[in-house]
Amino acid sequence: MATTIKDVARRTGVSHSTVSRALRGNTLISSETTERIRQAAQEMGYQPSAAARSLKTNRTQVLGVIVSSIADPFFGEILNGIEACVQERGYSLFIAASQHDPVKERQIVQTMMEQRTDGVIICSSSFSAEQGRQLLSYGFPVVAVNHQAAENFHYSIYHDDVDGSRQITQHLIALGHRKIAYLGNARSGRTTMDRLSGFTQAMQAAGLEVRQEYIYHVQGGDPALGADSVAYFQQLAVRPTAIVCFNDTLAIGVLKACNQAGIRVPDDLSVTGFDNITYSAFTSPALTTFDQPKYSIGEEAANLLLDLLHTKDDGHEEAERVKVLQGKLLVRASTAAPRPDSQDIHE
Amino acid sequence: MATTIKDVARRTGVSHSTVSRALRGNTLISSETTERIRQAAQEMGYQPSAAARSLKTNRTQVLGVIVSSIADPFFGEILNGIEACVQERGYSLFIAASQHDPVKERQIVQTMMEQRTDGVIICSSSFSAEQGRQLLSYGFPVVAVNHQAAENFHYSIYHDDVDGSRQITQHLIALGHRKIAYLGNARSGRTTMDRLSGFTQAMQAAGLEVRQEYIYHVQGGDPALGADSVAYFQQLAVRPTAIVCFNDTLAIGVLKACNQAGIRVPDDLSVTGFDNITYSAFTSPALTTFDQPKYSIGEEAANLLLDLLHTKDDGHEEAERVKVLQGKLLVRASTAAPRPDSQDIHE
DNA sequence: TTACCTTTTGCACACGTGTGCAGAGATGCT
DNA sequence: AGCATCTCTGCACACGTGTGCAAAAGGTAA
Repeated sequence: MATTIKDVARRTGVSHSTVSRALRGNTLISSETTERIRQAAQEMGYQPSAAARSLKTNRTQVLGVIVSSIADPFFGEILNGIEACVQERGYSLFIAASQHDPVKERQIVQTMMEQRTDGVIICSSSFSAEQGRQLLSYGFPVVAVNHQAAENFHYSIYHDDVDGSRQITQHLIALGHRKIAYLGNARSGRTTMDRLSGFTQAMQAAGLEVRQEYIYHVQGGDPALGADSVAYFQQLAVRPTAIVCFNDTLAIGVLKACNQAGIRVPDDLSVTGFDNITYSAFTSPALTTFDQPKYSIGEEAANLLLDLLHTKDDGHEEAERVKVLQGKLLVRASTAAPRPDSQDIHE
Repeated sequence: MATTIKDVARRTGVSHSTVSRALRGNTLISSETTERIRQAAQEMGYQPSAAARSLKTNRTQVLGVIVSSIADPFFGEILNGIEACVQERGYSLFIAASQHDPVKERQIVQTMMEQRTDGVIICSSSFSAEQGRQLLSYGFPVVAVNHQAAENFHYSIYHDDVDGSRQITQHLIALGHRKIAYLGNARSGRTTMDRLSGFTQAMQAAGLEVRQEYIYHVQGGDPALGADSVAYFQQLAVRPTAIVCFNDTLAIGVLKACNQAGIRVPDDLSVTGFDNITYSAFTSPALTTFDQPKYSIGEEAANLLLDLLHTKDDGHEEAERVKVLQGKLLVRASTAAPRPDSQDIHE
């Protein structure tokens, strides 16, 4: 059994309330007593019980974070941003992975409720809107990150995917590409639609046609699915000279398949990614991508949530807050001008 | 304020103790009352408070996990294994990243203690032995995963790094390589030493010389550091024909640098990784590596810890338990026979 | 009816911490 | 001395849940 506040009280010959006040720095207690108690607590290795404290104060100093997968380096970097921020402000994290599984999502929400997390950050873009409402209805402050059902959450942090995708596409157009394809991830809802939207906008602004068969969606974001998609694009009568991939992991798969199929990147085909995960800089050729400020997104989300918690006590200002962060185009080696002899389309 | 057990009691016209028993499935309560209470609790959206419960029961149903970095896909897969296992058995995870930072390590240990985590899994191989002892001295059941200071922990899960590295090296020797270098990560202590040891054993068993300058250590596991190391090996008077890298991330960096320097892999140089992270299959060429069963390691660690928690109550059997898991050699495309014209060494 | 047993429920306390309030002691002022 | 004021500490209760024990309710037998 761990040493309690009462053990410290007994040892120092005071009441447990005095110990409580002394350790919390209450000025009511004389500085000599405070020092004596601090000393004893230190020696006895006393650690306050978070459970007892939060039972009394109704605050846990813990934030819940829901991601779809812990192993995904994309979420990893967001988590790093969140953690750095909350730790600095004295909070800890309760992390759960939903794995796109509705059953797990229910369990996670229940666990968060039982743990009485002070707030929740939802990083899983596909996290069920119903479960999100569940959390809100229980009074949890919730901050959504890149969530597809934007309308459900008052507080959220987004990356400007439309703009990013537009910039990526414009870059390819500027290089001279006209037959550009989009490879999406059907599972990521709003995110893939936004990126498709930016793609379409850039194409139309340049007066270029968006061919039906150049829009292709796969059921996930694994490199393996990206690799598979190359076969699809290759069997088209008129092949694209560039592929805008939904994210880096898909692009990595595309690069791999091209390499195996003897398609030279960027000579025969330009490929772009999105997100700028660590490994995108180490592919061959290095991936041209859009740097989504993952770490900052994590920080902003955590800051927003913590601010929310601290203002809530004062007056309850229900101002809706949505922050959109801008990323940066990163031109590396997987994009180049199309070959001059590449067959062109005029109709 | 969340609804409490007393609210449910008031609503159903019974005492809070009856509600507590009914919801816990105590057979003392008649089945009709139990059903009526269950119904009401459901309707009112009652969720028991984990804090109050654990204050009373002295169990939190939460396990702490300490990793060095959340963003590292290697730990991500271990975490997946741990999570799948504990969730099935009704536990949740409290995850913290030490980032190789002693200050953070202290904070993490303190947080775990305050949270009264039922047990702790240390995945960070470099986690300070002193902090580990701290946890043990407070009575925490601790399971160490691939920890460098094996002697400090009674309960641990290890991957057989010596054997893995031996197999990797034997594979290269079988291909005809004789000038083989080892690229280590100085920060990972025991792990890098074990892999170096396996390397040395294989070399000596084949009667091959281990040249001093072929053993090179960098200060971390980033791809960038792997890339930097290529310059070192290139300036050697007698260059190696193969490099055994400490892990996949370093190897990915090496591949990248080779690509940029015009060194063809595997024609001019064979490169091997270790761990088999997802991206190692998607490099060009695909990386020959050693598949460490990360998911299983996570599962085994979680199972060991949970078993520990459940037997501890009965009789306290202090049997030391160490489990060593075997991996599997994965030959892909980054290794091949050395070029016949490659200068040989005879002395 | 009383006595006794079984089933079901409530009382009361405990877990470890925080805090309003009262009270003890010290000090200063008239 | 008497009183007010200030500083410091302890009492007692609360947070939400679990549980030993007593007791109420209901049933059966004499």
